[in-house]
Amino acid sequence: MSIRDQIRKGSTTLLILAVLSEEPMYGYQISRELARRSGGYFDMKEGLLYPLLHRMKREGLVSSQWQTVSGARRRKYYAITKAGLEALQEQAQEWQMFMSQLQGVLAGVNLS
Amino acid sequence: MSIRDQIRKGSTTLLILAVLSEEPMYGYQISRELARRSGGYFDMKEGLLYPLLHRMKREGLVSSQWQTVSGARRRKYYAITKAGLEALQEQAQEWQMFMSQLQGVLAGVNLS
DNA sequence: GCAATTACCTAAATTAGTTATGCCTAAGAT
DNA sequence: ATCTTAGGCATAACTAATTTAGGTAATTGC
Repeated sequence: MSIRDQIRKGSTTLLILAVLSEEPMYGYQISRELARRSGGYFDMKEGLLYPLLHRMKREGLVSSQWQTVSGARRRKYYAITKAGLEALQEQAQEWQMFMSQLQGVLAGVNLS
Repeated sequence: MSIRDQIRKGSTTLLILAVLSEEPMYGYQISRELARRSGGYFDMKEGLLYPLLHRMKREGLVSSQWQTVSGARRRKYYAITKAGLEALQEQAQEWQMFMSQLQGVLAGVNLS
């Protein structure tokens, strides 16, 4: 696994909650939106995205609702819940804390 | 696993390289130093630290050397190598990139 | 019609990290 | 003297996130 992949670990729930906090989206849309906003940096694999959305629903962070578009095609829209918004705030804060601690340790390093 | 633990994943190699870039240290010292610098935020478990140091040595990022102190007591000192310094720079840059992308996605979020 | 894209899903393998344990030495307290 | 605490290294077993690699099916554009 690349360093890049390794670093991204643990940020997935936060990222999903972040985009859903603006508007409900379906799975495929979420992955596209994250890629778009990060210039392709975040490309969440489906094998991670869908199971995670299911878990988040079980945990009450999101709700879901099937919607039919153009004929027989279906999309499952996910919306953030109140608990999800709280989790978003909590996780965003945790990330801020982590990043500041990391900067602290790196501060002494000479990156010439 | 807590969110906090989850977030820290992937930062371990960078943290070790960071402290070793200043001076050679032995395992126990590394974990203490990281905890000290982060006010206890980073507490690297031995079950992670030692195997990781071994792997980093295999990969040529660090070198090691036994040293005897006061009688029969031994410490294994690790020193960063040239390749380790390069990896440190690369990983630090990756982290900067990641953090800026994350901030980018979070930027639109209303964290009231 | 057919290829590319959209859209959902899951099982198996990989890998980082935790937990638990073991072995040994040094120093200080009872 | 012996007990405890801290220092110091190490590994085995487990947990959980993520990737890899598949599968199904509908829509759009050529």
